[in-house]
Amino acid sequence: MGRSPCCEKAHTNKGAWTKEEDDRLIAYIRAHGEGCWRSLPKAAGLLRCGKSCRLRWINYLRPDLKRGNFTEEEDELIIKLHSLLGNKWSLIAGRLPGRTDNEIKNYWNTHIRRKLLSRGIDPSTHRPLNDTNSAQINNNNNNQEATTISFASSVKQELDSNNQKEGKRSSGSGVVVEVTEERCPDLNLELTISPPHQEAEDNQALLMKHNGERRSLCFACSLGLQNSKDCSCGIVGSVINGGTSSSSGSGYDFLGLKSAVLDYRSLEMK
DNA sequence: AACGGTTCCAACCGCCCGCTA
DNA sequence: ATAGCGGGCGGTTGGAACCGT
Repeated sequence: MGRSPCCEKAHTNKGAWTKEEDDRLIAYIRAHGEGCWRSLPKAAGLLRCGKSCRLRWINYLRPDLKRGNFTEEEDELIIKLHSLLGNKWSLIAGRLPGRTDNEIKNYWNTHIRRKLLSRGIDPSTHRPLNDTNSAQINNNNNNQEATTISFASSVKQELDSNNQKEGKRSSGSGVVVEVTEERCPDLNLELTISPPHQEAEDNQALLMKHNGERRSLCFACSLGLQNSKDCSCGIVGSVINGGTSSSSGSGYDFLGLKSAVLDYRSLEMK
């Protein structure tokens, strides 16, 4: 079908934003909130395309943005999430508070790609550059990974089932769960279910129930990497894997799969 | 200081998807 | 069922900043 242009190109500014334009955009959004980007430029007195305003706000002006260098932990998380999700930058950004999809995309292309190449890893497949035995390598996974893979398969079946019921496509913006089975077995699949703050609250409640006291989660656990080597608190994984919520058999209700329809779109935080 | 090559990232572009009439 | 619209996404680009000679 034909499409009208998103804005009147002839009368819009392009290129770098001026301080005055930034101020106008910030003032307008503070007063009226986000949304209706097409009409925003006119209402705010900006000679900009609505899309351009949205990008400027989301990628640069938003007050909750975290500026500055990426930490080593963020690096590793991005690599793990990329191995799971591929170039779904918005989904990856959803797991990194204060980071934007554009920022992560740029960082990936400029730093992490090179970092992985220097490690001898193909950035697109996350496998060794000269790897010809990945299947064999996968067969050597430990028991924990096997459990996770089994669980991932369960999730995938559930998703497929739901998608079939609803007549939905299994690709497109949806997360491809089977990738997890092969590439990133230690990444908590809960990341596909709920927003981070909710997850953190749930984990905290779980800890309090288990220990009878309030304890803080380490950075890795707060990001859903309970099985990661980066986990410094070392308690959530033990609770989840050995306690109230087994990841095998019928015990994966901690993800809400028994009681709720899984919704890929809940990944999208923005 | 001047120059050329490289890196980095803000911004743009075109396409896709969901919603609505 | 279909067309149109608005919003969002991933890929790409242009130019500023940086670096080495």
